[in-house]
Amino acid sequence: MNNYNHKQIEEKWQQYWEKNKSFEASDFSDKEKKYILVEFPYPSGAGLHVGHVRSYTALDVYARYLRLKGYNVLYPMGYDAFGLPTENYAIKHKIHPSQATKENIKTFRSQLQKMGFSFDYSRETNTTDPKYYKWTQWIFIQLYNHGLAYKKKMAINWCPSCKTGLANEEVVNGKCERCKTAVEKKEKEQWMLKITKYADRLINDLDKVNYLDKIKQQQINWIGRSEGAQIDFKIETNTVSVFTTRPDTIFGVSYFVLSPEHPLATKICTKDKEDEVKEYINEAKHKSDLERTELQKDKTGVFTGAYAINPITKEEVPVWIADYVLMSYGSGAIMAVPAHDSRDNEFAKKYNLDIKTVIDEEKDELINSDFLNGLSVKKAQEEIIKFLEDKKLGEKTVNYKLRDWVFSRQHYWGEPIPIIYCDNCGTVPVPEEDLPLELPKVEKYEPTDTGESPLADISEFVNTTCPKCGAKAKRETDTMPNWAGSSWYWLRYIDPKNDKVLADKDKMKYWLPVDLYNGGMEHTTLHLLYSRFWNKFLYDIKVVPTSEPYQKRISHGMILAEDGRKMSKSFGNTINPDDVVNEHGADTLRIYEMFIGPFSETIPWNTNGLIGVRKFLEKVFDYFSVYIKEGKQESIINDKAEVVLNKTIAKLSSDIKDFKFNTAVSALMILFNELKMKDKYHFFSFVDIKKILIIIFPLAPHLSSEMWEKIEAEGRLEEQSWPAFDEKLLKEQKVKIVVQVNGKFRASLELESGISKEDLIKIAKDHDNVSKWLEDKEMKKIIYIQDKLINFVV
RNA sequence: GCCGAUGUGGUGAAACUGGUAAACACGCGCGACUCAAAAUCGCGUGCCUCUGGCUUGUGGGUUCAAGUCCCACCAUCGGCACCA
Repeated sequence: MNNYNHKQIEEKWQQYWEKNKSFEASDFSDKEKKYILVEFPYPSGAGLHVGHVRSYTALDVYARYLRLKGYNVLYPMGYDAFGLPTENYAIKHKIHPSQATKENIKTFRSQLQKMGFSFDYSRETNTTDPKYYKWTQWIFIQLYNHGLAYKKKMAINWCPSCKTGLANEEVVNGKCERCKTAVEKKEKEQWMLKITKYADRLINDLDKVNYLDKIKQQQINWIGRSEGAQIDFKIETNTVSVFTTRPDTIFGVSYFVLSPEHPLATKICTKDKEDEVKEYINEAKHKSDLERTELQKDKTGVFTGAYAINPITKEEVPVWIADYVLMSYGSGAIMAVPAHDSRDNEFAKKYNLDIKTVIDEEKDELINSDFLNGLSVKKAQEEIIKFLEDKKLGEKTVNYKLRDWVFSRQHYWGEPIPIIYCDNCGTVPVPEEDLPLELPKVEKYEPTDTGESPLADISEFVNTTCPKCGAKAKRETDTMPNWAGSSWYWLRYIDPKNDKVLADKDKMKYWLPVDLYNGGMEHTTLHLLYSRFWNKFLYDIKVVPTSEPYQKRISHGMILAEDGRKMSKSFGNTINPDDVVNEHGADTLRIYEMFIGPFSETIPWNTNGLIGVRKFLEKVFDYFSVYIKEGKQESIINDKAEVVLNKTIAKLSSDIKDFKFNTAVSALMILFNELKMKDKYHFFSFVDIKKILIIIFPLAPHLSSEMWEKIEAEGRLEEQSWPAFDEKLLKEQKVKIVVQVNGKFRASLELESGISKEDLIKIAKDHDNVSKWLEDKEMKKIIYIQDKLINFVV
């Protein structure tokens, strides 16, 4: 018997929920609020991926569970739609990016609805909607007004294939994060955001939030805070600062290094070395980051002929130029201590430079260091910093690996940066009343080879008047990176239609912070860090009520293809959720992806497993069909089954709360194995039958809703309360007690629970397979655990 | 090199504060139904020299008892990396 028509059932309930607005969140409800957030998708032409389905289902199960538990739940969805793939797609197919975006969003929305996700669709946002990006631009202007957005000419990471600048976070192993092309350096004026100003708070405030440890650790590593000292060296008349974490080793300095990009590099070299130095600098310039890291094993450098004076010893040490010293970290210059730094050591050996030992590693004690001799490393650091500060030769400082965020992109499909350049007034932000500054609708939006934004070619856009003095002026033509829109989107869901402010203050007070946020690990040092930064800024200017946006952050594992590789069009191993929904149903796909394994693990797809889940749902369908036909009048109550139901409710409650969906599903399977054993059905009272449907609802909302209607239960399933379980009924009357002799399993006894130790010992000793092992042995000890185990030690 | 994680059947995996390792599911085998196949249902399924013994990456340790705790090592994955 298999009349389980998933198509009919699922369409019916999806329409029902939509018509009844079943999952719209209400602002300021008396119920306690929960804000459940999952990263919104980039609406690419490829459509929804089974990976999306995994995390959206997990949070959907959780959101539905919380609603049944009586919470006012906000579970919204939107689209992060600016970015290169759409632009490239549009160029290739000769349709406008906004048109492509519109179509893609339409596809996504219908795919999401077919999964039965309980999003509040009335709050849908789209980062490319001018009503939305008006506020993205508004935030940029606030950043500018507070000195956190600035323009700087600098060597940036340039992707020659995407034809745009990249942030440091977007460069992976010297390659473009998106297209894997080797990144080049390019001198360009760029808008920068001063995220470094928030470095300490971005680390420290991690204490206030409940993120997975590995996420916290990765962010801390990325920010890369290190404490040390800045020390001033003199090279002839110039003063050059170095940063070091080991100021205690100052007596071991035997040479000095400038980065090839250091402004003094060409100035200080002696005449006879000039050609050699210039050539080296030129070579270094043409090495990409990728080449530099690949060649890192073999260090190169060139002697400048100049000498630097150690401010403590007054000793002269040779100044070298070497590209193992980076201009972008510290001051672009180092004091080299080859005895106690492996990189300096390697370099010194190659070029025959002095190596002076100043620490006795065995004793952790300073040697050959004048007034520091005999001190521990830690003590010596304190002493030397005090000394430097007294003599004004240096000071204690902190350095970060984190760099400011390169915020300009030379592309069409992004938020225009709302800035005007006026000859009289300089840089002027677009006035708030003129926002949004809309992207001009144009025919040509291909990126240029010159490194200019395509907007620079559009004279109607570029030429404008200064909002301050009215003179002729020009607009900024760069656009924002694709990370901009997602850096504040969770705020907009709270009040998506507000045109006065980005979101109403009272509403934000009610909903924030986000209680649970799920997203990919790949966003740990990108989106997650950027959005924390923006939130902190908005908090500082009193726009948002909390200093951290997300209370809890978790992460899902990837779904690989059946062959264990990543799903990819080029391998031809992708699974399209639409096909699965058509063939097996949304409830099947939902439960399958929950059952597949632990939520945070990477797991390959397995079509056989999917079929197993479908069979389970058919079993559920059969059970209720038979119940409706036969079981309804006389309910057969089975004691053991009653215990099983209570256990199942308890197990599901804790498993859903802990995101252990795989065992939650298995608990439901065990329940139905009890309910339908060997073709015999065990039916419960009507009250208990309803409880079963309520606990299935979060995982299989369509099927359970259909059955709820078929058994003629009153009210709407989605408005029921999650059933309580009876603690007393969790324990079975009969328990299995393990009998061990010397820790080895010898027998298993089925006895009344709560049996006394004495009675148990008597029964256990009588057991054939136990007495056999106890014969002629002296009893040393008896270990007894109530209702579980008895161990005779002989 | 540094930081983090993970190692359990043929497969995905389960095991709460140490207490019968392998729940649940897939796969496989046998059987029932059928002329037959599929579907469905039932039974079985860690390994071995099988009244017993062995088994959670390897080797030690703590304990009456270790997948779980401690020490050392190996392997795989993820992140960072000439960051001074």
